[in-house]
Amino acid sequence: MVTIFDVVRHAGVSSSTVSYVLNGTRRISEATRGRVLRSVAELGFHPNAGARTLAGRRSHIIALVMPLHRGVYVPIMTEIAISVTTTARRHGYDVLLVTNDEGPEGVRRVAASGLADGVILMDVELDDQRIPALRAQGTQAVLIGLPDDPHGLSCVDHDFAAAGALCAEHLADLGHREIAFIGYGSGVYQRHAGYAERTLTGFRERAGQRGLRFLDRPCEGTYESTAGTLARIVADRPRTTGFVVQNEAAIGPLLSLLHSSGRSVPEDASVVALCPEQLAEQYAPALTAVSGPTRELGRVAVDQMIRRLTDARRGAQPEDERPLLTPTLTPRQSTARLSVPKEPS
Amino acid sequence: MVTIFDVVRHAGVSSSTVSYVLNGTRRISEATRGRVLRSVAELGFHPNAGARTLAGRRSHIIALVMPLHRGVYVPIMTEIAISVTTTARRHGYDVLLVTNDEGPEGVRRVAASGLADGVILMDVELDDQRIPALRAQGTQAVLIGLPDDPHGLSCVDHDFAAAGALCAEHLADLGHREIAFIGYGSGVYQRHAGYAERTLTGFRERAGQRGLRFLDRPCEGTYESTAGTLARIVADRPRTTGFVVQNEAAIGPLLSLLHSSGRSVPEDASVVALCPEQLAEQYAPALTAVSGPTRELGRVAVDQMIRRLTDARRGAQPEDERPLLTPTLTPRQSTARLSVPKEPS
DNA sequence: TCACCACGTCGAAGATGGTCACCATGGGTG
DNA sequence: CACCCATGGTGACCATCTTCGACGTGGTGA
Repeated sequence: MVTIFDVVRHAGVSSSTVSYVLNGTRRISEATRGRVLRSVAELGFHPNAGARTLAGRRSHIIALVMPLHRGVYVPIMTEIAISVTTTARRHGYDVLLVTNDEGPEGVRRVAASGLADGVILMDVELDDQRIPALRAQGTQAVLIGLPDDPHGLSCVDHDFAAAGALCAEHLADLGHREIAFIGYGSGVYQRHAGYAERTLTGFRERAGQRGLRFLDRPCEGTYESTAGTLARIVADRPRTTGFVVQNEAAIGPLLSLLHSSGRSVPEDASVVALCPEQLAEQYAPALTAVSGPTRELGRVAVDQMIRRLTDARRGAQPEDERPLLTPTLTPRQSTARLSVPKEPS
Repeated sequence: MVTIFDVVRHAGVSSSTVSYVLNGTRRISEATRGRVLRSVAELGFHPNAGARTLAGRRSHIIALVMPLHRGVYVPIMTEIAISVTTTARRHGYDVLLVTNDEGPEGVRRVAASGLADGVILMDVELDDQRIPALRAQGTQAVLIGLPDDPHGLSCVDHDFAAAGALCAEHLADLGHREIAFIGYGSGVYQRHAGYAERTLTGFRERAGQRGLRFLDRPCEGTYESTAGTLARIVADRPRTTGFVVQNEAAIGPLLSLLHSSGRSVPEDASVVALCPEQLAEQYAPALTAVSGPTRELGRVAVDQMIRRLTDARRGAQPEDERPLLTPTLTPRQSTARLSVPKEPS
C-alpha cells in the first residue's frame, strides 16, 4: 500500500505539504505543488479513505436515497442518480446508494456513523418520515421534491405547476376547447406525491384562465384501466379534442385506443404528454411533450449540498434554498390546430 | 457524537467487548450481549465509519460501477443496482455508486484508497479495460456479464444462449417454420456486448436443430429503422410468421407496423420478445416474452462478492465462479399456433 | 546596513474512534 | 494440582489531517 510517507520521501517535502497540496487547504508554491503532484501520480498514491475520513471528520461521501416503488418512472430516477454521481465527483465526492427499504433508520445509520457527510433524498413525500430523522442528526440534507415543512434543508424540484400550465396553454393556443387530463393511479396521489397534485393544479388554473372546459381522471396505466378511463371521458364529454397524459404507462394504451376507436392523432385529437423527451420520441406519431431538465435536477441538488457542506464547515448556518426548474414544451406530431371546430360560431 | 466509550460506560464492559458484540467476531455470553445491545440501542450508537474502516482495514463498502450509455435498457440496470444494494445491506455492506465516466481510473481510485472492499462491474465488455486495473490492485471483483478472460474474478450473467433457444423452441412448437430475429443496433454488437451475440447464437443453434428457416437483422429501435428492417424482412422472406425481438425499443414500432400492414398478432404473426415481464405486459396484446431473473443477477453477484471477501480475509484464495442464470418463457397473447399453414402438405 | 515583515515550508505532536492479537481471570475437570 | 475452556480486558496499531511554533529567504523602509 502506498502511503503519504512514500510521497514525502519521493518528493522530498513534509507530509503536511502533501496534505495541503492534495486538499487545497493552504497556498503552496507552484513549484512544490508540481513536484508533489508528480510524485503522487508516479507512485499512484490515493489517500486512504478511512484515515482521511477519521482525521478530517468528513467522509467526502454523499448518500443518495432511492425509492423502491415500482410504477415510479424508473429511468428518470436513474438519470438523476447518474447526474448526482457525476456532479458529486466533480466536487471530489463519492455517492453512496441507499435504498428506502431501511426507512428512516437507513438515513439515521448513514448520518450517525459519519458514513456520509450529507443526504440527498429522492421521491420525497409530503410528510416524509425521514426528514425528522435527518433533523435530529443535524445532517445536511437536500430533497428532490417538496415536503410540507422544508425548514432546515434545501429542496429542488421541477416546476410541475408550470408544466401543467404549459399543456393547457399549448392546447388552448391550438384552438382546443375541451380537454381531458389523464393522471396517475390513485395510489400515487395517496402517497402524497406532491408533483402529481401540483401538475394538476397548474393545469386547472391555466385551463380556467384560458376558458377551457376540462376534466381530470386518475388512471392506473394498464391497458384495461386506460380503456375504462377513456370510455368514461368520451361518455362524459364527447366533444373532448385535447388530451393531457401524465401517467407515462397510459400513453401507449391511449394511443392505440384512440386509433382503434377511429380517431386519428393529431387530426381528430391532440395529445400532450408529460414525460421525458426520450420517451416522447419513441411513439408514432412522436408526442408533443412537456418535460423538465432531469439531469439538471441532480446537478442542482449536489451543488446545493456542496454549498451547505462548505457553509457548515465554516461554522456558518447553511442557507435553505428552494429552486424550481422550468419545464419546456417541445411540439411534435401529436398536436395540431383544431381544423374542424366542433362549435362553429 | 456517541462513541464506543459512551457504550462502554453505559454497559459497564470494555470496548473490545462492545466491538465483538457488534461485529459478531467472537462468542460473548448472552447476558453481556444483551446488556451491550440495550446500551447501544438506548444511546443510539453507530460505530464511526472512518474509524472502523481504518482499524479494521476494510470499509464494508462495495463499489458498483454503472454504465452511462443511453439506449441500454436502463430499468434493468436500475433493478440490478437496487437488488445489489438491498442484498449488500443484508450482509452489512453499503454500496458506492461509481459511474463509468472516470473509466478505469475510477475503479483504481476506489480500490487503492480502500474506499471499497470490492468492485462489482455491470455492462462488461469482452475486453474490458477496467479488468486489468482491478487485477493490478488485487481487488476482489465480480462481473455482471462475461469478458474474454475472467481469470481471477467471478462472473454472473443470464444464460442468453438459453434465452435465444427458448424463443426458437417456442415458435417451433407452435408450428412456425420461418422466423425473423430482430436484434440490437450495430453499435451494441460493436461494443462487444457478449449478450447480444450469445442470444443470437443460442437462437440460431436451436432454430437449426428444429429445422426452422430464419433470418437475423440488426435494428436501431427507432420507428424508422424498425420500419426499414421489417420491410427488408418481408421482402426477403414473405412467408415469415414468427418474430423474435431482442431490442426492446423496437417492440412498439414493430407492433404498430405489423398492425398497420394488415397482419394481426397473433393470428397472422407471432411475436416473442426478449424483455422483462413488466415491459411485456404493457403492450396490447401482452407479449409472450423470455426474460432472465434480473434481481437474481444482483443478488448472486453480491453473494459471490461476500464469499470472495470472507475467503480473502481468511487468507484463502477466493474461488472464481461463473454461474449462468436460467431464463424463462412466459406465454401471453402475442404468440399462437400457426392456424392456416402456408404450406399444406 | 539593519531591523522587520510576509511568504512558504518544515517538523512534530496530538487527535480521530475502532479493531484485534494477545493476555488475564476464574471456575470446572481429570 | 495442572490444565483447559469460556469470557472479557488491555493496549498497540490503523494512516491521515490539523495545528502551531519555528525557520529560511528575499524584499522593504528607515
